[in-house]
Amino acid sequence: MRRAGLSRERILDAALELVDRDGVAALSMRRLGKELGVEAMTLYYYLPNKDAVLDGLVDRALAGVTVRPEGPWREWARAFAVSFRAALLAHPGLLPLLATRPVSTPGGLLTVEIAAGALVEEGFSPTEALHVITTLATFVIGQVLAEAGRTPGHDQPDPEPPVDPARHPVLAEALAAGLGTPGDHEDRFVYALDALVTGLAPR
Amino acid sequence: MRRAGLSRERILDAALELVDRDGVAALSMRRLGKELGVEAMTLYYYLPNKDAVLDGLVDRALAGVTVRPEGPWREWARAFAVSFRAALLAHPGLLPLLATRPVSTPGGLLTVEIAAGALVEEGFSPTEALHVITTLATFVIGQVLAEAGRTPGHDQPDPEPPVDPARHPVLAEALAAGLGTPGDHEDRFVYALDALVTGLAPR
DNA sequence: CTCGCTCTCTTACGGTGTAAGAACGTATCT
DNA sequence: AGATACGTTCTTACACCGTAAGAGAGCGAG
Repeated sequence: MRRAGLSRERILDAALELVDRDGVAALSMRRLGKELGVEAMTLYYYLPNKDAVLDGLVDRALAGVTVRPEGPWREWARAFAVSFRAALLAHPGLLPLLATRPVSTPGGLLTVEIAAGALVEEGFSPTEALHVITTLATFVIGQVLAEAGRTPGHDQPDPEPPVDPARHPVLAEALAAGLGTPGDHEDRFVYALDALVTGLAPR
Repeated sequence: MRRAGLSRERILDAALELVDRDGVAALSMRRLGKELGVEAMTLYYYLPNKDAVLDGLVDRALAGVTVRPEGPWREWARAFAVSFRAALLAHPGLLPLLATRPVSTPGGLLTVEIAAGALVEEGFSPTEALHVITTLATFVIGQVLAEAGRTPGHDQPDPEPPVDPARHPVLAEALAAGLGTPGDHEDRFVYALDALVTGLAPR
């Protein structure tokens, strides 16, 4: 019964690696234990339950997302959205989790407070400021869901849904023009982000 | 061994009711069978597997969402977003599913094609048109996720995350002003939707 | 009556999260 | 050195999950 040198951090490391590799559906306590050379129940010494593992992963994925409110607000707001998107795309397997868990970590709240404070100085009311932030965050989540979408296991590369050019001419033409390619996702994101940020303003 | 008078439709009815009541996490084949007075395996006569049940539910939830491209495009686009949001809010328990499954039903594709065609006549390129549609759809999904959010079981009413007014003055003020109330969600939605639609334009 | 078809059930397998508590390895104290 | 305590890991067990395989019940048609 060798000591395995475990810790919450090491467990989350392995869990993140597992999720990145095989998707969130493949994350089970037994499987995670095996990855660490340990029985499933051992993990419960470090984490109260599986939800705590998932929460830890979400936390970790969002850890690097911050906001630096300097200069014109539209600019740093855009920068925030871009870095948020990058963080989400770094671990697509976590998306289903990220999308359905509200922001409630201390770090997340702090980021929100900082951004909201800066927006208030730009003339937004506190309520409006939070609307802007929530809008930006959910906008990014929605975009990335469409981009990396699919379901948990990021499996099927592309079963090519039957897009019949006769039935769907516009759709077919756009697909032929490269819709759905990586560069296209980037394009759409900045296109839509510009549109959104341009439209946002204090009232 | 009485005939239970089942059908794919009746099963989906029961499944939707179950999900609306107890959340998607509570939907299991055995449980669904019990709801219909039948053993779990019986359901497999009508549906090939559980995923088919989930797909059926998503289909059903989105069945009523259509687009009527008449008049100024910004107006019918807004109307589409509003009706899409209403459809999502009608079955919040399905949100985790709706968010992670791409639109691939025949009806969904047709709606997309119609809207894209109308946008092309407004001067958008086919690619741009699909960008607009995807952006609108994901925007709505993101907004509703934030609105009805939480996790599967729509359980805990509000554990009140510790918003310390000293640490988060702006956040606290906005909360005091009614942030998070139903009316507020509506406000934010139209606020953000206006901003987005205003910013969208052919290039 | 019997065949055949439609529908439902039984049984079984390998998976899941996790509660309870036993057993091991090591450090410390006498 | 031996005993004790503690931190860590494992074993066992339970209730649940999705579903493969096939047996059986009920019914209408020949």
